[in-house]
Amino acid sequence: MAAMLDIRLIREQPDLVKARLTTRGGDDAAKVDDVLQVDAERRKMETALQQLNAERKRLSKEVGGRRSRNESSTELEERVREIGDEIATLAERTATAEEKQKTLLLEIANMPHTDAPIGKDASANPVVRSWGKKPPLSKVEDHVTLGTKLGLFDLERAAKLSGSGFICFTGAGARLERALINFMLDLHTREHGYLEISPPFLVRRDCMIGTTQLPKFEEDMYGLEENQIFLAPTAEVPVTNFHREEILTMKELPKKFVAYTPCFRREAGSAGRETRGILRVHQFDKVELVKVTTVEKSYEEWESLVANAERVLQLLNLHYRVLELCTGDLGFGSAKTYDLEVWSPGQNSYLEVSSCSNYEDFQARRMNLRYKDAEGKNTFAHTLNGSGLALPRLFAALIESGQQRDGSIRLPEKLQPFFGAAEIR
RNA sequence: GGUGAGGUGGCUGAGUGGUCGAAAGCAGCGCUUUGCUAAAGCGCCGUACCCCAAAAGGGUACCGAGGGUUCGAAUCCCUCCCUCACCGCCA
Repeated sequence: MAAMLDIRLIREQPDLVKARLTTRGGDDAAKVDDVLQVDAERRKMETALQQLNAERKRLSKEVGGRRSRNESSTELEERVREIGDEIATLAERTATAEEKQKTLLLEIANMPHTDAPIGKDASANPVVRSWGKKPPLSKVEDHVTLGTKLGLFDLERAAKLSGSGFICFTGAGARLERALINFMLDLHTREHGYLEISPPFLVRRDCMIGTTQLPKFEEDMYGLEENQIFLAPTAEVPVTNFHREEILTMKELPKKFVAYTPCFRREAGSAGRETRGILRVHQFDKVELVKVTTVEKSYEEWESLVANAERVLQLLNLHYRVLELCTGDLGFGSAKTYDLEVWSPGQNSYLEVSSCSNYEDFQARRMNLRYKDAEGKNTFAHTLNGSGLALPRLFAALIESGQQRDGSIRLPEKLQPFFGAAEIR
């Protein structure tokens, strides 16, 4: 049965599980008790059901034997038919209980890592480190003003095409978007050793469940219901699910993937402020890093994944800081997360451009992704992912940080070959 | 979109209503023989779940998925998914 937290762990150490879930806030701890109750009932029924099945199997063979000997078997057949009826009712009840247990399990969040800082919301996220300095600007325009003035994007016409919350890059803006994508893909493939993947953008329901977008967050996703297919909200979905239902060998781990895709999000409930410009939109480009690792190596790989994402900002010479998410702010499936926030002169604040999470075996359990460990046992892999990086906010920070007194934008040296010029004017 | 053929264990591939969790071969693991290699012989070799305090042991389910027929389904019927081939259409 697909699950998320290991039901055996829940059975054996319910108090531990509840205590760790409680650090998130919310009521997932209460769901643990519900699961335990359903689990106990389910197992009782399952045992009874198996005994009935065994009996039917035995008697049916006996029927076969008698028939081949031309002996009467009518009373036996009658008896088996009765057992069959019992099995049918019990099987139905067992299936219902199983379904209920699965539903509950799918909606319980992952346990935060024991080292994750305790806190109730984003204000309690500690800053782990920061890099670079805020650029010294005498006069600051924000990205909307800059971008509009220089013709880098056209938000009004984007709205005409698709409604609010969409970007239409134009001219040098479109070129800059493309340059950033290529710059990041080249960096991660050539210098950091990731395998580039160009996946489908539409994915099946199973995949969305695998990476935890469903069932809990369906209202945030664009779905084409008639086909039960969804627009991926992040490349994490198709890429992490790449090896779903597989058993990998230890020597092919870690798997390191990088993918550029557009990302589609309804952002339901976030209409209002904060939506000005290109900082929160329904469709945006992102370069995503994904790793599949062994249990032993996952935190080591997580740190290096974060370092790989940070490298983008360093090479672009953008000031940023690294936050660790506290338990109350941690995403549903994550055990531990670092956020990268780039400095935006125009917003006079930091913008999240990457969220790097270790899901441990939470996603792997859901997608049945395993590997043979050193003893040859099938073990759920650990999955990690992080943006490397998300484009619109990076774009905004980049043009704001590079703005010159004369209204032009100076591009970082490393990006110039990809863009084909040193500045935009 | 149409027509046809298929989906069986890590792989190949038998099996068309009962004793089949599934022949055989290959690959893998162990042992024996051998001066090494090669080869041969023998044995082992799926997953999940349940019972049991645990081990030992026992049991159930799984032959693409889900339903149905039957005393009994890998095997018969229905629906769906997927693969392959040809045709049509199309970036």
